[in-house]
Amino acid sequence: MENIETIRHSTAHVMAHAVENLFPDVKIAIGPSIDDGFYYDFDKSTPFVPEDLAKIEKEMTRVVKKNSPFVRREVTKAEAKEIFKDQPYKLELIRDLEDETLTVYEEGGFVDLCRGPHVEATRKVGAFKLLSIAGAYWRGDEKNPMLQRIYGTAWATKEELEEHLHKLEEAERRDHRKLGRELELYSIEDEVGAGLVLWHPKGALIRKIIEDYWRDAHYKGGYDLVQTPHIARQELWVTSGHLDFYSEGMYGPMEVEGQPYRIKPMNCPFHLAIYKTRLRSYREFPIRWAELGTVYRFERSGTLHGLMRVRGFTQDDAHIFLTPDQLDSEIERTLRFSIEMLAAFGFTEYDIYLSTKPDGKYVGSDESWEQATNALRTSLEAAGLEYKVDEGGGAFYGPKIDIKIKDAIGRIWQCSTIQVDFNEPERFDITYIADDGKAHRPIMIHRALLGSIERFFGVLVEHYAGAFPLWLAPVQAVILPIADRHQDYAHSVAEKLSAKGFRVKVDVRNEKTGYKIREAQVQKIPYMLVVGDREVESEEISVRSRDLGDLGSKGVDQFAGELSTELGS
RNA sequence: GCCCACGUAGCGCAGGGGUAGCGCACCUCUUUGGUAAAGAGGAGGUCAUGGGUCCGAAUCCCAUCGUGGGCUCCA
Repeated sequence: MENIETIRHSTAHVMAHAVENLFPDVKIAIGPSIDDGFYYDFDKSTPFVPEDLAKIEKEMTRVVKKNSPFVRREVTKAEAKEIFKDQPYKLELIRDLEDETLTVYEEGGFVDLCRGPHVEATRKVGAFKLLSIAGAYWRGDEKNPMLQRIYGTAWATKEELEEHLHKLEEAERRDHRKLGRELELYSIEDEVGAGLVLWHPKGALIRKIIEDYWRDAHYKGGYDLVQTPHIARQELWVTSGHLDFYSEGMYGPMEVEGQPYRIKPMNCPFHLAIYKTRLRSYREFPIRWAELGTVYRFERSGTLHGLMRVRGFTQDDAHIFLTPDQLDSEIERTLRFSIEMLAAFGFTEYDIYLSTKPDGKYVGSDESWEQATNALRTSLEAAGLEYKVDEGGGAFYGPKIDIKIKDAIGRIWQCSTIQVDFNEPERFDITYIADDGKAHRPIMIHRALLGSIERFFGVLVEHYAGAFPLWLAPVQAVILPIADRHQDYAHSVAEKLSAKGFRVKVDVRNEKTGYKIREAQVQKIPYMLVVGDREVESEEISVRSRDLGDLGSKGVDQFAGELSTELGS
């Protein structure tokens, strides 16, 4: 069995071959294998149109059927330049390669500069499908020309391809933008502005539940809650340095009584301002200040995406001030808290990254970087968490740990981040009095567990496909009277359940039960309680579960008890 | 921001140089129906916005705004 990456990369060659056959004027750039498939970048005078994909696929099938062998050849740089004399992108690659001997692969007359390996012959490529046409900068640099990229997916067998395509459909079904509209959770409107979220009643209710849980967990977890304004004098951002290194992410100044003010893109300067309101002692450390802080960042229009990337969002932020010797235990504590919080929302699989000192510009001494990085590393190990190291991936102000969660269909989302900051304590010149009676500089940690409420909410919607667990469901049960004469009883059931703290609604519309049930299922309401003559008579309710169907009839108190059990309360 | 595509009723979509249609949703009436869609009728759109071409623009052109797939960037 061929290696899947080899198959995908070979399929990329076959595609480029097919494209060249169909469009002789194209210049070819690069075509690697990627997760689930491959792509190839082309420079073509006119854009590809969607119908081209089918044509190219057909031509690819023809290339495959010829079963031409992939032939590897070693050539000198000079020979390579001759072979690719009409391919400017290949020439650029050749120029930049350091080796004197290069390899090319040839298949049925199509030659590509390539390290290989490849499948034996074209028939050995597996099942493939072209998916989309997109723009991509040559070598990923926005100063370079924009090429046209064709994405495809490729698998060893037809069954795997089908399975993958099915997964793509499933992802589409779960899309939080589609579900957000269907379930009336939120919307983003032209007349309000791109990347600015309107939370509708049900979405806002879920958000409140998330936030309440978060605040309680933080308060119990040793944090104090703070709250800070949305704008501040521009001076504050000069002090923090954001105006220097983050100005492209900030909205322009607004004038208030002759003073320039800015909308906040971060919460930290405010927390530092609170810190500075009085002298701090090591005895009160670690100080943990948490805030659901709404920030506004200028994100380029092309990067906006539903709730995942917006211009106004609420960070579940906190800043921790501590002494150097508290670093290890505090990071470990924060990590555990983070994992716990994610688990509470149903996420138990994650990828963890430790990002170390960047190569270029950075602040802080090498010793503090080393100490902090070691603290992050030992905490990860103490907590028994596996992690990968992103060498040089840290911010200029300090190393960090990122946690990316895996959702129900295996997709990865960046959520938690724990960052050490050597920059801002310095800039704000904050100190604490240690046991030696002298002023020392504290260490500061920024951390967000969910990342942003907006993104996390979007991930939650997709993770649960809109069918939120009982504790998060905006409506936990809907009562469905069969005929008008059952409405009084329906309302009495609703009152009983509401009094016990459950979120219930009565569907009094003049519709048949089947219709109401369908609608409740579509709205993904966990429980439907049907009441008709039988239930009025027996003083019970007929319970239907969103997931399990008809559960038969029972008393209201019994049902309430079962709900409480399910909620774990 | 960049490349390509798209923007028609609340939603999903047809149509396409001679001032608009379908399904669902909505409203009214009939119906009071037992676990995923009862029946009939009605209302609703200056075809994203602003310019231009044309006797005439929703349709063609330009710009702007927005959306989608990507690139770059990132919570």
